[in-house]
Amino acid sequence: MLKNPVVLLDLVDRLANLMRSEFRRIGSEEGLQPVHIQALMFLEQANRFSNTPQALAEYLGLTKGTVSQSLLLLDRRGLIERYQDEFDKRVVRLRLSQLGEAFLSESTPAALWQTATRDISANRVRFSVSVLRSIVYELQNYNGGPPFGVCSTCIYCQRKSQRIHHCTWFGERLSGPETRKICREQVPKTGYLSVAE
Amino acid sequence: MLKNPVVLLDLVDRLANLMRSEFRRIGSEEGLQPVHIQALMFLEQANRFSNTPQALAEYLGLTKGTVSQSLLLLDRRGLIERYQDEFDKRVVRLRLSQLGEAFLSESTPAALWQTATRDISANRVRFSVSVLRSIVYELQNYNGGPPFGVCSTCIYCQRKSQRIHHCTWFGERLSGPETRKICREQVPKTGYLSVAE
DNA sequence: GGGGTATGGTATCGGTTCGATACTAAAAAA
DNA sequence: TTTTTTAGTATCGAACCGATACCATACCCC
Repeated sequence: MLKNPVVLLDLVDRLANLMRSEFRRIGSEEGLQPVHIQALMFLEQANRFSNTPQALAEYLGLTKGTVSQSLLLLDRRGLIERYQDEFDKRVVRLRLSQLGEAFLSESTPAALWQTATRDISANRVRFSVSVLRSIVYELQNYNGGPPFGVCSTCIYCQRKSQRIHHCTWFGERLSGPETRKICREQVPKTGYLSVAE
Repeated sequence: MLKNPVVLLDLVDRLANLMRSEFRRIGSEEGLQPVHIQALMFLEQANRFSNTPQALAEYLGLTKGTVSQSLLLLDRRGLIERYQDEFDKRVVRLRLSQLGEAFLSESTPAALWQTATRDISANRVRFSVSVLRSIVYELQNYNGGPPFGVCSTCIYCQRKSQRIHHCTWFGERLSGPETRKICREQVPKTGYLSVAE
């Protein structure tokens, strides 16, 4: 038997290449590159602690200088908005503009992926997610970068009541929808790293 | 619950980005780009029906012109060898040179991945492989490109005896090791697309 | 056969990405 | 206050990458 972990790496690479082609196809209509699509998708999902150029750079595995250029382009096209952080004036906050949101909802970069996965049971998807998530966690352990996981599966995320959550890392209240976004400081609960087989 | 297929896409993208950074790190010592590492890894695994520039282009999701340039560079560096096909003189065959093999075995681009996955059980890896494989298969169905799977899991691969296999697509004999390589014409057996849960 | 078409590969061009470096401004530390 | 660290930007050059054009070989059809 071929060493399975390498096969898995191969599949991940290939899936990424296929989606990269898809993103290129989608972006070409607007003159956007695959990396721009990825950036927009990240901003769609990043929570309010993670919507900065630095976080995006770490997420994409690129240097901040490189990402800065891409953001400049997205800003010129009116797809994102940049504004200064309220407390730390060095920090730039990013969000999708109306145009950016409209672009994403019209071009739906994940549509092909949705189609390709529609016949896979929720259980199988969930299982694979847990496996890949643990690999991401390990990889970034050796890499030094932040893990970027969903807020609600984080050890710092505590449920206070039906609708109120609390992040003990940032010490701030979170709404329900917020806990479903991606956070750069996320540390996954062990239950989400090793799901029973 | 956040829509899980999209989470899966996110993880795949992120894993690919992490490995891309790793490939960049590894390649920088030799002045190679991530795409060159990917090409070398592909050539290490491609079987004798799939070791052409065209196949590599489809595998990477790039145009043949683009890939031709990368191959030129790898050839100049002495990492690969190019030779004419015996029967179809338009076709160029590719293989790793001794130097190329040495480079891969020394730099071991997959080492980090191996480390990150060492604590994941073979069963969980196998399960995830089957899920991702079916997504690749679906994606390329809509994309038109070849699927690129492992020969031994192909409907055209028939076992004749202990050591002899036969490909009913190309109509040629295959050795045991050959059936563990990657083929562009692979059509997965259904058993490898939907594994029981 | 022979002419048209399809296919695999290369060459060249220009636009874009990307890392490296240097720089500014703000925050944190000493 | 001075020094150091951190977030972000600007600039430059190398490389990727797609588009187009082109060549050689193979295939098809009359």
